[in-house]
Amino acid sequence: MNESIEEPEAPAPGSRRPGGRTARTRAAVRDAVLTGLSEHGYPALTVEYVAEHSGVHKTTLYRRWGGVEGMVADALDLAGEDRWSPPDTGSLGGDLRALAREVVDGFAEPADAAAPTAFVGAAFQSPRAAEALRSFYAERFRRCEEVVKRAVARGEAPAGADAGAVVRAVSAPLFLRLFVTREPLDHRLADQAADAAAAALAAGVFDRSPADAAPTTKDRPAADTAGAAGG
Amino acid sequence: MNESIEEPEAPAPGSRRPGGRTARTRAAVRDAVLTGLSEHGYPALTVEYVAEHSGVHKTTLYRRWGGVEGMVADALDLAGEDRWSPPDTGSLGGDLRALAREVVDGFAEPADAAAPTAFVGAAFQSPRAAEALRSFYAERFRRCEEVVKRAVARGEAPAGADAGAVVRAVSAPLFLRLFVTREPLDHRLADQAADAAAAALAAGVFDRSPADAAPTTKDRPAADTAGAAGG
DNA sequence: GATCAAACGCAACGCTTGTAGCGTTAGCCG
DNA sequence: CGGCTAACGCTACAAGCGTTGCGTTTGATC
Repeated sequence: MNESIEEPEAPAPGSRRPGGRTARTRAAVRDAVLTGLSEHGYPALTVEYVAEHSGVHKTTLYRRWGGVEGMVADALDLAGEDRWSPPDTGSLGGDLRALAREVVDGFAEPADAAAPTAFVGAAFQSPRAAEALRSFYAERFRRCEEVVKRAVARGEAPAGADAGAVVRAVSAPLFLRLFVTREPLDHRLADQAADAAAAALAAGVFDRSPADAAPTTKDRPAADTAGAAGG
Repeated sequence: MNESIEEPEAPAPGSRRPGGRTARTRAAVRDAVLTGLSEHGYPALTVEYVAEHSGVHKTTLYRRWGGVEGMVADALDLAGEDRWSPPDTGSLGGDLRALAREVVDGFAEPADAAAPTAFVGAAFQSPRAAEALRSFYAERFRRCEEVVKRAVARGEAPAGADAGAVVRAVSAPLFLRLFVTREPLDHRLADQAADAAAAALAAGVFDRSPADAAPTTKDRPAADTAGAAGG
């Protein structure tokens, strides 16, 4: 029947018709998805809702995106193509705190939190959305590593520090409360998360010096000699 | 036939008939839900699947649980009624590491990870499941605080430490990778998370001394004097 | 600007999901 | 042991979801 072998489902930016109606359709769908998520939440985001609010026919939505999860994943791909860059306050502590507060502020208003929350939730239902989310955060954390690299250049952090582990440590307690334990957030928790990561970094917990490939996962010489017993 | 009553269990919420068929029905549904989650995953867990595999009629499932999310939430409630208690290795560092490794091991096999992952995912779709998840982790972390309290009693940790923040800091990076960034886990990351929390605790980041109610969320005297600049 | 193929719109259909009415079963109690 | 009623099973149905076939529009190419 259809010999469209090249791409399984998602024409996306590599389509044979880069400009014109196809691009307009994609943008209209993306806007409708984000609007729907913000106003009604993910469970209420149905294909027919997007069809009605985007002016794109239901059939087209199923053909190009396969369903709601695909449209959410596509919107997530577009969201990752922004020009965001981490803050630069001049000090590691300030940068990490600003980073953490940016997360908290981004989820403060329910309307703002709906779309990002939906992205995370969609990943539980669709492998396509899961892959988009993984890719999004990999890029996002990669940009954040700049903060740690600057600190290393200033001598604020040890040279062998795992920058990715540091920035993940900062946001992890916030995401835990947002998506798992569902506890409220505030700036105090943001600062606490940033300070905790900074303290662990200073204590050498994030050093990947002895064995980068981590051959012995069972027991390390324990970096907590500088941590637990330090106080 | 099968009156394998393992334990009296809790009566169905709001039920006026604590024992008998109602309890059996609930147990059968719970088993079918867990089996379905482990074998086919959450997206494939439909009401009719549970009806077929539990022997309970579809109408009853909708009446008592309202849908899939309700059944998952109910299974989560039952899962929280176990007798789990945190490990006791004799030292704070050992306890936190054991705690972290327990999380990693619990999600190592896909079949074991399916149900807990589904619990988290269901919370994105149903307020009922979200509340059940919140309650589950509140109780779980409450038990974990014992680890920190023992450490305080031994003099390993400052007396004013926020035990809840510590145990959340331990598991947060692991849950981040499991549910958000979807990166692989290993024991090295578990130890790293435990050591980071221990280091931050030793540095005084988790002290809730000056103002417990956190009146000034904008700027604190900064506990990072011992953290970021401490090295 | 004529041609061709990709992408889209349209209407209709089958399937699954969720609900309602009603009869039946089973736990509880006198 | 016999009545009472909550809880469950059954059938049927309405609504929404996802798919299909075909005609139309649009953008690229010569």
